[in-house]
Amino acid sequence: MFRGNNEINIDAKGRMAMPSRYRDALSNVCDGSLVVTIDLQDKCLLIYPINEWEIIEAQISALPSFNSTTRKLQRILIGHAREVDIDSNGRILIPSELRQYAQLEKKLMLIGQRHRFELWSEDNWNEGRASWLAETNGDLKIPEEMQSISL
Amino acid sequence: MFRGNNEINIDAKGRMAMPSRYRDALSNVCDGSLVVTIDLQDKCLLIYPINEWEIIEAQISALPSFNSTTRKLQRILIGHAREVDIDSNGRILIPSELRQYAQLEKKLMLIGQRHRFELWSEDNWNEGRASWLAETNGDLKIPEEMQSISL
DNA sequence: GGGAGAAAGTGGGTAAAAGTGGTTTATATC
DNA sequence: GATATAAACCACTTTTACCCACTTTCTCCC
Repeated sequence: MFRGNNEINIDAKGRMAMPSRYRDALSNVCDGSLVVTIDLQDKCLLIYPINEWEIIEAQISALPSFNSTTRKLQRILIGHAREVDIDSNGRILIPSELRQYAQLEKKLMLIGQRHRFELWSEDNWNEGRASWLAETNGDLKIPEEMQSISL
Repeated sequence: MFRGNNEINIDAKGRMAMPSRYRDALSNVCDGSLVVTIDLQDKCLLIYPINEWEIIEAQISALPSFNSTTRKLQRILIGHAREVDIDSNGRILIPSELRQYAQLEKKLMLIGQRHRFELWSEDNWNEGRASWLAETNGDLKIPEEMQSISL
């Protein structure tokens, strides 16, 4: 589905144009309805087609209510999820709370990650990328699940 | 159903505007009748559509009366529950005892959690969120139920 | 390689909706 | 009966969604 990284500008009102190459797929699969939420580990946002998101949300919300770890997860993921629609110009409005969280100001980077996107401020992205590349040059600890993958 | 975080102001009388994007759903599902109660673990309030609440209330009150834990549960949850209605301006009045309990003064955060909401003072919410995020960055003990979820 | 046309991206204005503050009327409490 | 609290109502301010128009980039064809 979605792949690649895209430099995008956000305007003064917090709108960003979804790259046109994704629009057909998005209007087919979810009629332009997306869900934006925050990432657990990094200061970036996650963007899902609504149908994909609802599967995840259902799984998360089914987790036990009296377990403090699962409640944290519910609060972070569901508690920050906002539905946004692609407008007639192919843009979406990123809610200001989420913009603040991910430190989005002018220049963004939208990263295709198969069934979802990640949205970064360009600065945070470049910083992160540099450090990941540095790490993979050294001795990267490969988890067991990955041992069988052949690139 | 409900998701996302919403910055909300509460006025001098203790009224808060329910974000308009939830109002249609609320008027359909429960005709604007909500139940507010306190949370078991955190200094926040829980808000349910009345129909959802009644299911939960029935479950809780069916628990054995001679078990001290379940009686605590009944006293906390049912014992603090208050019915509130959405007025013609889309606002609800948070009873003052509950306002005090959750330390709600000016700025609130309303968090959608699927079939219910959580209502926090903005300060408490930000504090909590920062610590949860810090934890998820470290080694989070992932409960077994969660292992299979792929975000 | 250059130009025309189309598509994509950008910026802003406006009407309608949402949010806010306050006043009056009703209800309850002491 | 007096005071306090809550509900209903009304009016004003702010924000947002929607629309339109302009600029830039891309693509295709000559």
